[in-house]
Amino acid sequence: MLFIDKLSATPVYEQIIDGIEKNILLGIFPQGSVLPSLRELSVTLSINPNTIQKSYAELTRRGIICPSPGSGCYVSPNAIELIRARAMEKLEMIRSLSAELRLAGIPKGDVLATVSEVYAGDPPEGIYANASFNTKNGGNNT
Amino acid sequence: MLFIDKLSATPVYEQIIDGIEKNILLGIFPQGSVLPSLRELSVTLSINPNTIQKSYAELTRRGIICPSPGSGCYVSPNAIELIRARAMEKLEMIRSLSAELRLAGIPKGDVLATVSEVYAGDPPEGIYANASFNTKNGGNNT
Amino acid sequence: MLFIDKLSATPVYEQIIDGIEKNILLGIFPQGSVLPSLRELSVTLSINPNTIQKSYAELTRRGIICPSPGSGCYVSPNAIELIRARAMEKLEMIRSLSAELRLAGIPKGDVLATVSEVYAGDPPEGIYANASFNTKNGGNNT
Amino acid sequence: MLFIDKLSATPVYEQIIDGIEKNILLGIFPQGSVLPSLRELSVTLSINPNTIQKSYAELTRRGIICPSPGSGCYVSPNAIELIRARAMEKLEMIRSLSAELRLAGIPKGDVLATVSEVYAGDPPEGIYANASFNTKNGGNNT
DNA sequence: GTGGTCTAGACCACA
DNA sequence: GTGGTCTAGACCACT
Repeated sequence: MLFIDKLSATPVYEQIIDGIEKNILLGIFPQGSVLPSLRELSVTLSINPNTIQKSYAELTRRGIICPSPGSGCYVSPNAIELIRARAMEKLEMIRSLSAELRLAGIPKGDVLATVSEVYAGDPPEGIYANASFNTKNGGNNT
Repeated sequence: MLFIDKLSATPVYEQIIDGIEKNILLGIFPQGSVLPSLRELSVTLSINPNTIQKSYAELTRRGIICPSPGSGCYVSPNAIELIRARAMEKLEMIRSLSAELRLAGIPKGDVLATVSEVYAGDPPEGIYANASFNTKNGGNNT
Repeated sequence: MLFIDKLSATPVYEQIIDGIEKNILLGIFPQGSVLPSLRELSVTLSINPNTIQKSYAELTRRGIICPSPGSGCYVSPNAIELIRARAMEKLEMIRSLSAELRLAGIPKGDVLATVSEVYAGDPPEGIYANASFNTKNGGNNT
Repeated sequence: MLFIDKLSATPVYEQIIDGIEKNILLGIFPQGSVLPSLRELSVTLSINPNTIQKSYAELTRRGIICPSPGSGCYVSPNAIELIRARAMEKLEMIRSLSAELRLAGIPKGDVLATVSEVYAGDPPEGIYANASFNTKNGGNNT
């Protein structure tokens, strides 16, 4: 379910966070379900439990998961909502990147085309049936 | 000409690089012109000369400026072209951000609108008024 | 009889220990009487039986209660005496805390006043009204 | 200046925090001065730099020190005030401990005597000239 | 040289 | 078994 690239520039613990959020969005880890335990993930990904713990701690801080010591970590009931809220920050990053591209003379069409490409094709796991682009909730479950 | 936020998360030396590139694109530092000296910038921005030096070194590495020992640093004749080439990396960043936004269920329209806003100028509303393309790119050639 | 705050920083099993000791001191669980069974407490407080067991084990280790397999746990005849002996540790904690407060420049009077408040009852004001010593200590002997 | 007991139950990083705060209160690290660097302390105390870093991070969070990457960590101008503010929490700890002692039948006089002992004698480094106990700022500098 | 981050191993408290 | 903490080593970004 999670693919980690230990050689990547983005830290492992961040990849785990992203991966788990992605899985929650895809419904692989539905809201309310139990996440794999620290040690289980640690073995599966062959990563130090502490690194997993760091990821879980951050997800906890974001309110996306709620650990219950002794019984496991649960996906928060409003996890998807919270993840989506954070996504707005990424929109702002796109805004500032666009501003730089505009300044560099990259035509507007190039940027729009890039965005459209993403939304048009290559669905992450062939799950999406994106007939209409206005799907308010992409890979939402239930 | 340069605004540095020492408290920003992006390192100072990177802010300097970005700022100089922006000034070159805007024609404030035209190609072939001479840049402020290390000491001058150091005093103006009240930043450690070493930090300025690091920025200049990186710009030199990119071929955007050419230091001429004894007479200062000059903006390379093909600086804008080089900067524009690097801009493509930012397009890729937009691509991956878009993918995440799509996964989070952010509608395609929101992303396109954000990009269009930037290119239209900075109108807080009036989304998608991209009929005219008044790309105001400073020292643009080709 | 016992109030447990599962969200508290102090572990649940410790809250149980403290609570039981307090009840013994108050005479609610008199020396020689039988304590609630593991299962009973487990249900009443809706806490894992293992956790209750851990508390009982520690109280047994301290000699404060004596489990009688098959018929329950009894409050030791010298329970109060034992609890009082352990209380001296708390005096030492007060000593070290006082040392830190003194170093921080908190006046001696503030500390003495705080202690006196507690012993006087719980008067929110009227500090230092410790003329009379109505020590209301539950199951006190000697 | 700092004495660390690696075998103590209180974690090393916390001992460092306490030690530094104590030194600030004693005027050994005056407000505005530079603290020993991470590596310097690391060598002096033969403790992993990361552990020191954890202590410094917490002190930073409390606003007691302000790190300036590349030039060192400085004692905040209002460090003593902040430390003193936190000391009030310890007063509350004394309050609850006193309540337990009272319940256990420890006479009020014993507790008051303990507090008085601390304020009366054994000044940490023989610095205090505590003629009057109402010294609002115990080991305050300048 | 400075402070800060990432990953890790051993250990603990808890259910 | 669970999650969480403490200490540590290697490394990075910055001045």
